[in-house]
Amino acid sequence: MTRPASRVDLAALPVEVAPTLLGAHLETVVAGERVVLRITEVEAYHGLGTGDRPDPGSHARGGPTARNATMWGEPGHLYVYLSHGIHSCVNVVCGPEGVAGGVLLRGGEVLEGADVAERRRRERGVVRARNDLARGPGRLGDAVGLRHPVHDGIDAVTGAEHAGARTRLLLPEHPASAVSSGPRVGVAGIAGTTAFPWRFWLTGDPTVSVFRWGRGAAEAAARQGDTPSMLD
DNA sequence: AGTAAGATCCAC
DNA sequence: TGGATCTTACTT
Repeated sequence: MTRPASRVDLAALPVEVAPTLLGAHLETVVAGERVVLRITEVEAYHGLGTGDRPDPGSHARGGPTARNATMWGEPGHLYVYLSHGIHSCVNVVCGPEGVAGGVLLRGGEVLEGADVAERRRRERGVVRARNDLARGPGRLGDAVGLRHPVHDGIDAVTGAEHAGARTRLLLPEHPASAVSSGPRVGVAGIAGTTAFPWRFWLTGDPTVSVFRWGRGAAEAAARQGDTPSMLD
């Protein structure tokens, strides 16, 4: 059971909102093709002046820029950015307007439109097991059909049409009961260690991506005494 | 103007 | 472990 997300639901700090998105549904209609994704893995990102500590792993760490403008806007819009020149990754913008924040969608289960999601994946990469269709932020972006830069800023609260697409975020009636947390994936330095345990996932879910250290993060983790058991 | 580093994925 | 592929942000 789900209910439509409101701005108020998403106006809190990203690190607080992130676990509440586990089990939520993201419905996308792109070029008339509908996909419903059940979200199983997310990461919180803050920004300059967000919360009680700066987030050195965030695109908004240095303040507003043309790229991260969506992160500073109204909660409930989607920040879609290009990763490594190849992948379009999707965040739900969180926190009040004027404060940067987002929750990166890293993994999910395709509930409806699996044929559409599979075709999109085949056009851009390799189709593997059904559980891998939206496993990892790049594949998830492919599966739901949202692309950088055209879909950046689309509103998932009102579902308003934007560049030929509509999106809607539906929250679970009850928060997920079995949630795990740990360091964010692929984030450089201290920001990718347990100093920022801002990755959340549904414990044991098969659509959750595999953990990898970011550049210099393993060394930073060792310096502060992180152990392998902290990674899941 | 030049360059290095990506919130990744895939093949070797 | 390295290549693809291109944008952004930072340096000269």
